[in-house]
Amino acid sequence: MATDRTRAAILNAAEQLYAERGFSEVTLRDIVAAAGVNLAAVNYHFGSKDELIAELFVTRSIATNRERLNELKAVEEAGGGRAPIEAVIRALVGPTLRGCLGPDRQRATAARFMIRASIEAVPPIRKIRNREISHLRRFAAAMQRSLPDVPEVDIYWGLHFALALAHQTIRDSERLTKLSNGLCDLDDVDGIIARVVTAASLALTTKRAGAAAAKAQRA
Amino acid sequence: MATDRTRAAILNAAEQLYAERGFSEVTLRDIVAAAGVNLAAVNYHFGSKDELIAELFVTRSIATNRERLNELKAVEEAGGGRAPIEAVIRALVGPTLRGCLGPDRQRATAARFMIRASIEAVPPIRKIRNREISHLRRFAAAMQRSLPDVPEVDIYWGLHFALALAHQTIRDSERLTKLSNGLCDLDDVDGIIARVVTAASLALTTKRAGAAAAKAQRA
DNA sequence: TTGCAATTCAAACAGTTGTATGAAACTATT
DNA sequence: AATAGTTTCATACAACTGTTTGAATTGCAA
Repeated sequence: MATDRTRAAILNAAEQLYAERGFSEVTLRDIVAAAGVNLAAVNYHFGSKDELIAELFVTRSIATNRERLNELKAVEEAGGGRAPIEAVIRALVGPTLRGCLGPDRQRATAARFMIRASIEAVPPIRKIRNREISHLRRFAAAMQRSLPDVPEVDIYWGLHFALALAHQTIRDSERLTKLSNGLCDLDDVDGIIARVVTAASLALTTKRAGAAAAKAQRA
Repeated sequence: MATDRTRAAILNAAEQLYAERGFSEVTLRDIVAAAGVNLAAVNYHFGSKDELIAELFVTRSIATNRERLNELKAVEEAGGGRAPIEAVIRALVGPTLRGCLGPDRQRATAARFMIRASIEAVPPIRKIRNREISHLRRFAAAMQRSLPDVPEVDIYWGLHFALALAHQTIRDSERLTKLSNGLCDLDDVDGIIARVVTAASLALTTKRAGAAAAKAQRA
């Protein structure tokens, strides 16, 4: 059907443009020009610009979450219901990092679109994003299973830190390259994932010493 | 002079609105309404909307950098030219974290404006932001002095991670609160700084073990 | 007070945005 | 081949954007 071709062309063009420039910098006319369709097509097929963004976000959100949960399930089953904390964190940050920094262009567009969505918080997305909380809770639970002795509050901080490292690395990769004069290799995806996972795990497992140091610092 | 009062009112209103809603969501009419001045005042006093943003950014950028460097200088002098890595990192992330999460409302506005600026990368700011690279290099150098045995590339990653943790904690504080059901106390600024500093320092000082683990993970 | 510059103001400008319309083109069933 | 339903298209629309204009007002020096 010609209908689906137009829809798909719009979705592709919109996702790519949004991923590249951000939501506020892309107009409907940019999208339809890139997609090679008529201006009215967006409203005809999606109702409005916001609904287009929402559909894009929901689709990608589901895909990312499934990818993460599959990886989590795999490592937990391999460990008899309890995976090493490094594996849990890798399941959390791996898909996004691989997506954004890896060689697969289509995957990169999708992943970068999600990064934009988490940054710009445009109205149509803000309403839906609460769903992600419950998704993250499943990872918090898995992390707690990995580290039964770590207090719950530290689990949340660890989860937050892991996402922070992954996220910001994608967003600021350009600055890191400049700052380090190219010393930090942003193409070594596995190396980056390893760095993020290690740093986040360390913050969690060295927590007792860390908490003590924290108290000392406060004094 | 009445002139300066109008200028100041515009700057205040603009900074606050930008900090709250982001650049793309605030119009000149919003700003002049909040400032209680005429629409044409912005163009009269600043030339254009972009120049207003640029002036705001430059002013705040200078203030933040000075605050950081003062703290760095203090701890390095106290240690005879070489400060503990925790102190260096605290000088880097402390001012912004204290500014954004602390009780001082005016400071919070300023700090949050800078966060927005680092996120949205609107054209007038993008041109100026390169200056920050050289500022960060001074911290990289200080960190290298603190940890002479750590390879340069790891220093950059550590610096990047420290900023990532601080930054994202400010940006995503709402989600962290929701996710943890309020367990993570975002009002405990010193505690948060301690967590960020500890996590970033750990990633740097445990690097040799970390690098080994990273290689193992890749296999 | 008078005169001049600086500042404020209401109004309008040109450009862009998302959306709506109605005619045209197409598709598929009869 | 004729018709009904779907999809495309050029075009127009109203709302909003940053900016400009020229007259009114203000503040201050002579």
